[in-house]
Amino acid sequence: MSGTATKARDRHQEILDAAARVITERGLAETRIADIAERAGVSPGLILYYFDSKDRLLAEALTYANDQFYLRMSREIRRISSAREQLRRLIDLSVPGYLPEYGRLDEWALWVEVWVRALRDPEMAKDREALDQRWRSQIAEIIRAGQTSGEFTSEVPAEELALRLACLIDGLAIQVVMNDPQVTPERMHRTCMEVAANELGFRL
Amino acid sequence: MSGTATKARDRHQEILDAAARVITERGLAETRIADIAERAGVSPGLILYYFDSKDRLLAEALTYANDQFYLRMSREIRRISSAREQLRRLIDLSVPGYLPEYGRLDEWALWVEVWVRALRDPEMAKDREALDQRWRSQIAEIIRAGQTSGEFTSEVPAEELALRLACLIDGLAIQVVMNDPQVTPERMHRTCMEVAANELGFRL
DNA sequence: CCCGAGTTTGAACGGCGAGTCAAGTCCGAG
DNA sequence: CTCGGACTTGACTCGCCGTTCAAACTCGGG
Repeated sequence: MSGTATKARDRHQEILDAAARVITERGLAETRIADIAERAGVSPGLILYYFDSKDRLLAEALTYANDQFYLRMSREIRRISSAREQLRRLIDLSVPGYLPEYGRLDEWALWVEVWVRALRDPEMAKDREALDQRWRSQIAEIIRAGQTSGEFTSEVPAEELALRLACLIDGLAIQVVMNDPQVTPERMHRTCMEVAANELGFRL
Repeated sequence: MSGTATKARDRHQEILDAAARVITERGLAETRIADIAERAGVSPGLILYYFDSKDRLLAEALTYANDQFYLRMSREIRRISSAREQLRRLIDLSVPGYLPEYGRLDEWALWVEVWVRALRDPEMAKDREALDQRWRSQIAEIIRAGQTSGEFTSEVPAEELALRLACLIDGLAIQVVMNDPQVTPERMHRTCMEVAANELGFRL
């Protein structure tokens, strides 16, 4: 019984995982069920045995992958005590291709796909909003922690600072993930750190 | 002779225009040739008489529309003398849905489509880079003008400030165009103005 | 008035890929 | 061992467009 459930859950995740990978490589529009099946090492029919439709699968895969990314980041940051170091780590992880070991799933490419889809799909829009909400809250929390510990100083409310930082990161990450030669990962990193230092009143 | 050329050019633009509109409404992925034809008031066959393929047409339509937007903004800003007012106007125009009269083509929705496509299509990537380059230069120029006129003060180079502002605007505009309840057009506008005032050393 | 090049039409074609299904295979329970 | 339900397969169907094309239309010049 639990054997069955476990196996089924694995398949489910395996397929979501395969889907996320294929989407990252080929883009949402060019992703075929056959591609996902091949990547997962199963037959095309099985994909539709576990998911009602290609569309639902793709939507689930997008939120799933972004969820994973958020959880990984969240876990890592919780281990750090200094708010300044937490913020630095958050920025490290946000710059596409900055940390060599994390080069795998290009989360930002998936984000762009989420945005496109969220423009028309209310379901996706809801998920996106929740995801972004968490992302900003994560940043806000770090800022608040730094404010109480005295590491950061600012008259601007933490929520507003978090919004500024989150959006700056978003905007810069787009340029980086697009391979804009003017916005290298290093430059994005430096810019984020400088703005943070400036807004939060600490020296680099 | 010029009659023919004029007519052909008109059709060309008419179709690009129709395409841009349909893409804005339905999204790149859901845009069919038949939709564009209907919107342009011609038969589907004619679309492929003027464009080699659907794909090329869509790519052209995206850059065409963004080009138009940039040119409109650029023209408007050139008429303003004060750098501070130029910057305010640039921000006004950048906030989706802030100015009621400009509510029509939601340029930012098209931008997201550009990004998705640029991730895989080198042609589109090149266009995107050029477009973004101009966008940042526009901002940088305003900043430099304000610095020489004494309206702005900052030790940070204009190019770097322009990057920060451009990316902040991008990131915020995404939230706004996604209808995030936490990021209203008004809030985006306020945030942009505050950051600009802060970074450029002027009072609101 | 008529010819022909440039336009415009819409019906027809063809390929592609999502979703279906009937037939297996696997595996645990009895 | 055997039965049955869950799981898996891959060939098939079916509808949807992108694209093609032959026929019609327009209109300016001769």
